[in-house]
Amino acid sequence: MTRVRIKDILKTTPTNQTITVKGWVRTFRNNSFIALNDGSTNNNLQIVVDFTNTPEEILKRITTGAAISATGTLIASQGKGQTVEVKATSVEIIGDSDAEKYPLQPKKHSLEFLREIAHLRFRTNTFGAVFRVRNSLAFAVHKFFNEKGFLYIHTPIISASDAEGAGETFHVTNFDLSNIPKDEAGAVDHKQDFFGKSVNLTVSGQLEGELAAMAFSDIYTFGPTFRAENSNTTRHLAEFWMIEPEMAFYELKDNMDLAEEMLQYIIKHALENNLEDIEFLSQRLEEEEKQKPQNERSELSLLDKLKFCIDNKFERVTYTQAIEILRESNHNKKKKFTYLVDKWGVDLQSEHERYLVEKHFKKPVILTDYPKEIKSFYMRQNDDGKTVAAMDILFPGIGEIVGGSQREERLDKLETRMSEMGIPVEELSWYLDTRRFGTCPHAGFGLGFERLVLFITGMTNIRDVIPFPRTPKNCEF
RNA sequence: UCCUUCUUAGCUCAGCUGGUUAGAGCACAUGACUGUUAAUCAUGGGGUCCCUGGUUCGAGCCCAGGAGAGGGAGCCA
Repeated sequence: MTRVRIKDILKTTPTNQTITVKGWVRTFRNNSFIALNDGSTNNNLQIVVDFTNTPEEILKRITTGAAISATGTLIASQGKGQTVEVKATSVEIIGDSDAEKYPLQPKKHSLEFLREIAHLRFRTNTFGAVFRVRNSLAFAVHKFFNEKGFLYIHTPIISASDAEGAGETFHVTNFDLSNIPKDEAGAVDHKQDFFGKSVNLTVSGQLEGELAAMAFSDIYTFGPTFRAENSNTTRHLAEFWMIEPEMAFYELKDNMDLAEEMLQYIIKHALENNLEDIEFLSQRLEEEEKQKPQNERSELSLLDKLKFCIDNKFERVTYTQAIEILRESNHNKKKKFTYLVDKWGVDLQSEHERYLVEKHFKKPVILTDYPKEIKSFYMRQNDDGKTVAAMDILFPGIGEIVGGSQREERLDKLETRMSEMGIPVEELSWYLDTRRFGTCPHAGFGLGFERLVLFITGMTNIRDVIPFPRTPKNCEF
């Protein structure tokens, strides 16, 4: 008999039909009641075993974590807490689980502990919900762009350029590391390496994405990205997934509109398709917040926060306006910021972003038109000569979730800016070709997928929204 | 990388002013019970007190160094 998914069974009207289910035991109570989970939903299916007619050896092997197959009739549950249950006629142990050694106990575990057993944490309610939501979000990203007629481009993972200057790169080499070829000057001789030059894991697919956009008009990438930064925070990973759309004939406003529409689309998709899991996560977060002092608790539940995001426009303010708001804030006047906001041109600190998003506007904020000095070379220079057409989207609790800009399409302006910032023009001649041949206004942005998953699941550490997080000094599994 | 907190049973944590045999709850095992919902009750087993060195009659506790983890900052997505 074929296996039926528990998610489907729970929606089925019981008519004494015979079914077979397979999954992993969550708990076994009273020698009678198995809570069975197969990962299709957080809800367990209750299997009722008649222990008087079941061999003792089988009963002993129904332990937390064991894989079992159960066949029986689907009936309306006699107990509270579930509507249907399976009255088992046979239970087969597929894979034993020594209860004494199995690390997951039928009790609450800390996220830190579960992180150490990331290979098993999929089997918990929290991570089950998180990774089902993550899957759904990834699908929603593709669905959104596909519906908009965007082309999905696979930009390279191994790249010769880190020209964006987005961060430290991981080197990729085929050298015998205990015997690295050197040239006459004593430097590493990359000519002898696999690619004949120094290459690295990609830090962004943007530059390659721009090339494709200059032919297909609207494209996006969605792939892994690598940064060798020694960042130890709850929102940085050495390996993370990034969504990077790039659109020809888009200006900054079009770019913002698209980003906002996309974020709202994805959140809506999650609420429509993963409500059960999000409700669970929302409740989980509320429980957790009860531990905190009153003034640190968030005013809205996760569910309300997500609904709020799709029902309200994001606030759009320029960097200059933001500086004014911060400078005039009581927070600044009472010197509550570690870094006081005094003059135009300073980069905004996390505390400033948090203040704008969480205290002042209390909703997602799009900050635009930053001073050119604190932004990348490829961003389009505004007519004021001081700012560039950049936009960052800031989310409550997360900070920067999207970073984007209108790109500088004017060759002379781009080259001047590159030499000012010490970017080697020759190495990027392929990039500059797009400005030489049929250049046009275009724009794009990067969205850190894990930060989006963080926001939508209400988790607080980015290491808990990717199956196997890679962070400094940590590459397990 | 910097600042800061932490590391005691499988997990979450107590452990007094440095004092003799290191505790609790949960988990686990055994038994009882048998329509339970993190079942309940009884009994039991379980410890490299993160590591190395030092101070002391005596260190889980004090000191030094190291490792790992959490939180914050910077860098960013």
